Amino acid sequence: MNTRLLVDTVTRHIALTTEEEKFFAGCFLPRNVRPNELLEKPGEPTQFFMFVNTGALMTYYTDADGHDHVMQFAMPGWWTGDLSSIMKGTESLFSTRALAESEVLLITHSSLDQLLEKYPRFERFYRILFQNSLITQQGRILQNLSAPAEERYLNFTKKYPTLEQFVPQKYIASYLGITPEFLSKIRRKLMER
Amino acid sequence: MNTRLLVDTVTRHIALTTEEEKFFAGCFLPRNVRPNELLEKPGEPTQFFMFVNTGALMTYYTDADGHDHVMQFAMPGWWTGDLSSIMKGTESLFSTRALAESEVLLITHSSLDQLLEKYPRFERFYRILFQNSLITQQGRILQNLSAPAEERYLNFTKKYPTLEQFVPQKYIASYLGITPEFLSKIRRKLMER
DNA sequence: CGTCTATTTGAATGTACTCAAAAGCGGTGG
DNA sequence: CCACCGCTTTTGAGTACATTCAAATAGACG
Repeated sequence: MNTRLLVDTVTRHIALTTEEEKFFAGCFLPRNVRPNELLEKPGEPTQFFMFVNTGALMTYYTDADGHDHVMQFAMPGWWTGDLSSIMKGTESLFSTRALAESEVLLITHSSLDQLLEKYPRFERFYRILFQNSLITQQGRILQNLSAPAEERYLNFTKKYPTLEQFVPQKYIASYLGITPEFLSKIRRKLMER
Repeated sequence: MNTRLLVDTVTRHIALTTEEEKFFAGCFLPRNVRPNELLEKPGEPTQFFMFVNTGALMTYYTDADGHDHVMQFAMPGWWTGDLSSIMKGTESLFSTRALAESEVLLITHSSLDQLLEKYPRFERFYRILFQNSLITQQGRILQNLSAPAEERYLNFTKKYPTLEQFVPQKYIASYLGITPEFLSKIRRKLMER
């Protein structure tokens, strides 16, 4: 599988020697998945940190009542996975599902450890990656606290215009923290204007 | 000001030489604040990443209607600040306020840059710090999506038992995404059992 | 074309909010 | 030391935003 996008997202932040680049790319397992296929299930032992090369994924939590709650979507160039279980080796809380035919690159906890051990320069890359995710998530928390559903939906479509093509409405509703029925009503109201 | 706690939180994750330790501690500006004093205001140019040595802080967003929304509390050993504005040099969106008499250690964006430049080993520390924050925030988002207010409140008191002593209820309500009136009603209902 | 799932629609319900007023609490000054 | 002031918390009534449930419609896929 092509690792160009992967390497590019890294070299946007840190310079790499050919050797580092090779070793890095070698840490990943390529995997192709079909729409709806699961890359990760709750309770499974083997966890990966996942990089999307093509396609689209979503990572979600299934609660005691069987309702899904979308934590994250992932488009090409984005990372996803249950960070907590990857890093602590605990069982995954989340599922990760392909929303479309996708090419994904997987790295295990131990591969990541070895990479950071051998080439500590990657610490910087992951520091920046996590830092940016943190900023994004802060924005999401802020919206959940301060904005009503309609406004959250409008911001979502503005921030991620490409996602609506891949993602069924019910998952967008879930990401926004509302029911699919209510999202449908919000959309109708917006259309009528 | 004593930098023992600061250095300890770092050496829990990475080993430091005496020289690194000294340089690191030297990057920080000590500051004492009284209850209610603001360490950071929205729109201000100079941004710090803040480490709490003693006392307690909170970082919050004030929306267009003048309502505050608490992003984060910070107890001794914790970090806070508007990461986005610190790292990108943009104006702060948040305010940070002392909840009690506090000793705080401040590092500017440029100091942090210099530190990471000179001793890249600190990249690892901040990678782990941000990684853990990310995990914590994922948990918070999950709760906002899946749990009703009463459950969120119970989880909050279980997770941060010490915070209730420092933090007025209205700020806990704000952190949970509900009004102070409604939190009061939840508490009464819980007492009656 | 038929089946399965997603979306829409409407009615009834519930969770949480707004507004207003009373009660509690803490600090400060006389 | 107590009285007063300001702010937080409580309480209640009315309201709004969002949910649940059920049924109809629309879309996607084999």
